[in-house]
Amino acid sequence: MSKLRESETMVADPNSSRRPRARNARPKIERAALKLFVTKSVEAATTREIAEEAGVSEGALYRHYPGKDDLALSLFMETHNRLGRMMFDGFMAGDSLEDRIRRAVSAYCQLADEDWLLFSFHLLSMNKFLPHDVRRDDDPVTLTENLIKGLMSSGQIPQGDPELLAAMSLGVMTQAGQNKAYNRLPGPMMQHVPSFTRAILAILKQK
Amino acid sequence: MSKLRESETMVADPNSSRRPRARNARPKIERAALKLFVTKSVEAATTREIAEEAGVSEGALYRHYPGKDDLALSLFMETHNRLGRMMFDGFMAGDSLEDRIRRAVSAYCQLADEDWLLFSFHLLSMNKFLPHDVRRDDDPVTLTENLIKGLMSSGQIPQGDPELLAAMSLGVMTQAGQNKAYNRLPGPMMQHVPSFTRAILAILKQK
DNA sequence: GTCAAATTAGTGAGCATATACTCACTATAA
DNA sequence: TTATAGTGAGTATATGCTCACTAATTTGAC
Repeated sequence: MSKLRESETMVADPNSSRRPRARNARPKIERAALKLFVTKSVEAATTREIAEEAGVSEGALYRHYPGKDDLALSLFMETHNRLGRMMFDGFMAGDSLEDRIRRAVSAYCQLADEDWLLFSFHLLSMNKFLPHDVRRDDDPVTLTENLIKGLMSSGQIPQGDPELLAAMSLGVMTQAGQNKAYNRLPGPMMQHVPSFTRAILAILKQK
Repeated sequence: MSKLRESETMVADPNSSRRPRARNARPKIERAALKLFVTKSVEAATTREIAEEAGVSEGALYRHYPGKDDLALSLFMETHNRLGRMMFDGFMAGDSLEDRIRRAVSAYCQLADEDWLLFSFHLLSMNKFLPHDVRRDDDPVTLTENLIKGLMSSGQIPQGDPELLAAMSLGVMTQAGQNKAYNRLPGPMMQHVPSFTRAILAILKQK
């Protein structure tokens, strides 16, 4: 008995059906968000859904990110930068043209296989986060363009339109990635490295 | 004087600052919606914005479509079906392998240049509308796969993985389209038909 | 080591707002 | 006269985010 003072902010027994307090919420939130962002899109995924999927309260999200969009942008940019860096490093580490391309392609596929959820999120939300009309020197497309320009001026491949050649070369891999995201291309991306390499070489070498 | 009966649903002078009644709202709504869908995404574009951009009242949208999402889906599917049909017809009309590919590529680029807004909407919202795990026989990807299978069994190209080859072949064009959408590739798509054709031939013919 | 204070991290009911859609009304066309 | 197409204020609801509170962890004085 004695309901003494459930006054004012009365809460009916804090220990009853309260969620057990989560620990290390941040990575849980990130994985849950990725999953929902990929399956439903960033806009369609609600903060409540993300929290529920993560097994965490909604407020926890705001302890780590200013808001939903910042969470999404942060996850995207992390991958975007990493991808550009790894492809560039791979290219530079090679010794012949073919070896360079194979290494850049491998870096791309490795990232994809390493964390497919993160990678497919990146792939599927490019057009949301890459603002039209804006270029950065270190993004994958600009990087590829610059590498192609270098190959042209050193005479390793014929002259041509670097922007077009970069688009076609990357398209070989990105479209395969998209199709894998739609479950139209089973298995790891890595298995396609030889095909991608040959295709890109053929594109770059064509008169 | 005499404010006689501004009772109940009183509206202050219907003829004062009322929008002049629009005519032929449907196409206006469609173009406005496309514009906003491309620049802001379907989710971010509000029905109010669409109506304002179209110079039409919000209610008019619902006279022609059950809702915003239906409008978007309808615009998408129209283009999707048309694209599949035109590429298939182009391919079939050719006489040699190269001619067939060139015609299919031309069909794709022609559609893009004919109505770039509609086309880029289609390109940028693939992953929203093409449900994962579902295939249709007449969609561009499945169609391409089937054409490639045909080329293989008739011995016109070497054996290989049709799904992968279709992805790589289409990627050559789709990525170029994406880059054009980001203003990274100026000019009409048509000018790239020779490059696309050569690239795809090289991809398909590689051992 | 121990314990209290301070900091960090998680909770979830509640709020403010945005937005898809409705509907009674009206202008125009048939 | 009837049918069709357009209007826009109003509504119901969904959702991003706040905030007062609390559990857990770290710090540091002794």
